[in-house]
Amino acid sequence: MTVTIKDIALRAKVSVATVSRALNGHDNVTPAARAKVLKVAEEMRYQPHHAARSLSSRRTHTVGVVLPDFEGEFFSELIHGIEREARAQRHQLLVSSSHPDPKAQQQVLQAMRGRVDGLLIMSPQVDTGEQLIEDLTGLPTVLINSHLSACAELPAVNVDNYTGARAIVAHLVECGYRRIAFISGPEDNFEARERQQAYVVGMRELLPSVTPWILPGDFTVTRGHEAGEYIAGLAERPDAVFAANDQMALGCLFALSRKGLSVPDDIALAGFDDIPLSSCTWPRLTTVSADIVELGARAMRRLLVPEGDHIDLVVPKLVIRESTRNLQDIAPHAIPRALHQPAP
Amino acid sequence: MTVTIKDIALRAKVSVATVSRALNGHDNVTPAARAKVLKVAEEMRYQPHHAARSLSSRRTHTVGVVLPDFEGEFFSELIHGIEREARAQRHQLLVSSSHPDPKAQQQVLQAMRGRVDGLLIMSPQVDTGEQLIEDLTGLPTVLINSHLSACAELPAVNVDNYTGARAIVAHLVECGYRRIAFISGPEDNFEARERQQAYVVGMRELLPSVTPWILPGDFTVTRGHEAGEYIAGLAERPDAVFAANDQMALGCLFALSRKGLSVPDDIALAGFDDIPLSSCTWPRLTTVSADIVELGARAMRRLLVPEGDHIDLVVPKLVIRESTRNLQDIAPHAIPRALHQPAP
DNA sequence: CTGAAAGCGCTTACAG
DNA sequence: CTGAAAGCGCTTACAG
Repeated sequence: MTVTIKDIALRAKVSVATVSRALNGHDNVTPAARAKVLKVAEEMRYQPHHAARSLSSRRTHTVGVVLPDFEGEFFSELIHGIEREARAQRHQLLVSSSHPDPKAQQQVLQAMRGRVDGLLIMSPQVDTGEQLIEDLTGLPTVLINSHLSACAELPAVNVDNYTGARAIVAHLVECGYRRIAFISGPEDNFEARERQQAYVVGMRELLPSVTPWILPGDFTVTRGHEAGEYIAGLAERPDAVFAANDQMALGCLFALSRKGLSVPDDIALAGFDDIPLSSCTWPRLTTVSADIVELGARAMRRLLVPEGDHIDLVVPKLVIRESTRNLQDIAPHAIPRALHQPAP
Repeated sequence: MTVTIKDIALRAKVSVATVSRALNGHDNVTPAARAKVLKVAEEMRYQPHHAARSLSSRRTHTVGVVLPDFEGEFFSELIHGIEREARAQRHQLLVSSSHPDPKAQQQVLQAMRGRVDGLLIMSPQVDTGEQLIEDLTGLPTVLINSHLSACAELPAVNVDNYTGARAIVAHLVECGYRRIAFISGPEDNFEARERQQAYVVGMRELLPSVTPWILPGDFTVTRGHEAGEYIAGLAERPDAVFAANDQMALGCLFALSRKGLSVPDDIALAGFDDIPLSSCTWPRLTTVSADIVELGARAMRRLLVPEGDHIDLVVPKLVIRESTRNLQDIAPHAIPRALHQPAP
């Protein structure tokens, strides 16, 4: 029923070796033989069987992608970049979300053996280090935004969270904000920690008299929304909020708007990641941009054409938009909001 | 270097057949032999080679997923549901985005042969019918939200776009809106067409005196934003806008807010899909919800435990939130916005 | 319950 | 340039 190279060989009156060579574009085949084989293959609607091919050639043309999650625009963007590059290089993608449980993670990686030529792993959990590396079994691997303490010998592509977050803090301070609060990411997330540390250190250095103010978060819109509601209800609110990622910043923005607070007039807001939505909201979100699509594509490229085991540190750039503003500027919208409102 | 069942057989002093059987949990192995094999496998850190396994067993435990795109929350949700179910059934996912070009699509499907046990395909393009089915080569397939004219014999899971969109129109009319505009999806998208048709027919039936009013769109936030800007600049604006999906509705919402228009006081807004963000914005978006995660999971289940070739029509349910309101209600926010503003 | 052997569909030295 | 043959790592009737 399914046609194999043997069937083609029979019909084209050549050996399977010749069929294989012709199909794979090797040059040690006469044009006539090649043409014949190609014609027959076409006629018989031949389709190569990849499991067989990879068993004998030891190549799968497939890359395993292990992400912590598929939710949120960050991952859409990342997969998009990875996929684009994979397609360009004629590779396929075997994807998996990596459950936090180390044992589950091991299973995921194990299940990829013999199916992939290499691995792209994003594992920002703090404690995955040694465990992870144990399971890698010699497959070429590129880490993305992963906790590296124990994996320093693997090539990696990382966003420079520290520098990025620091830039946000500096920007807020330069604008004249003082009571700057931070909505944190998940506790066990390495990127969240880096961003938080940059916030704390930045505050200490740039505003030594102000105590850092950290609200718990978890990178989700919902949690950002909760934080925003909390902030709105405060008697003494922060004058600026830095959310550890854009998703939370957006949630926070919506909550503040809901409570009648204006961004940036009543409170400034900044995020991290520059997901596509952030440039469409009202107001547009000030954030830090690392080009997530390109990040994924770059990791894929490094996997396919290895260039050593160094860490690519991508420094994200500050994108100043409408959710923050310079308090020095005398502009119409700088007039306190109350003045716009009718007397009771 | 890489350890095979042969190595285990040698060390455990049994045949490869016994190793295979023990490892696969067949019951025709003595407990002693099984224990021995398992122990040795553990010691040698054996990991099965899946290409070999699937070549001989004719099963891959992998499902191919072909989506038109990875962008936007809709696809995050869908993949999430598919992945959850795949994991539960111990299957892997080979994903691909399907370029609109039929030839590229053929390549994608071809590349999956011999690597997957079945296919999950979402192909809402209008013209993919026959071409698609030609390439399927007998692999079990479940279609998701796909144009079915030529593929009626394949099992499918579809959102009932018509009923859903119709519910939105009815809701807007019941609220008392009359000048209801529609932001359409991509022209060649089958789902977009169904929603648009429901809008047109709904308008004709429920508001025969009002001419349908269609603004071009493409399902992206950006395009929704453009539509919103356009609407805001109109001398005679619609009193309600129905966007063919939530992404555009959100873009439109942000554009309207930017122009100082209030939703729903100045203009009502509704979408389609109920992506997670829609319940967080200010105002929260009235939309129609089909539980996208469950949609993906259901398609996966149907692939793994076939139940005929019928079409599962998922009727989405109306979710009334804050972006629409009943014009009859005398509520504080029903007072025209101008009254809230200070005299010039 | 166990093993020897064939076979899954392909690739690739090896001879010619 | 071409073909016969071995082999990739596994599964599975078939005998015993």
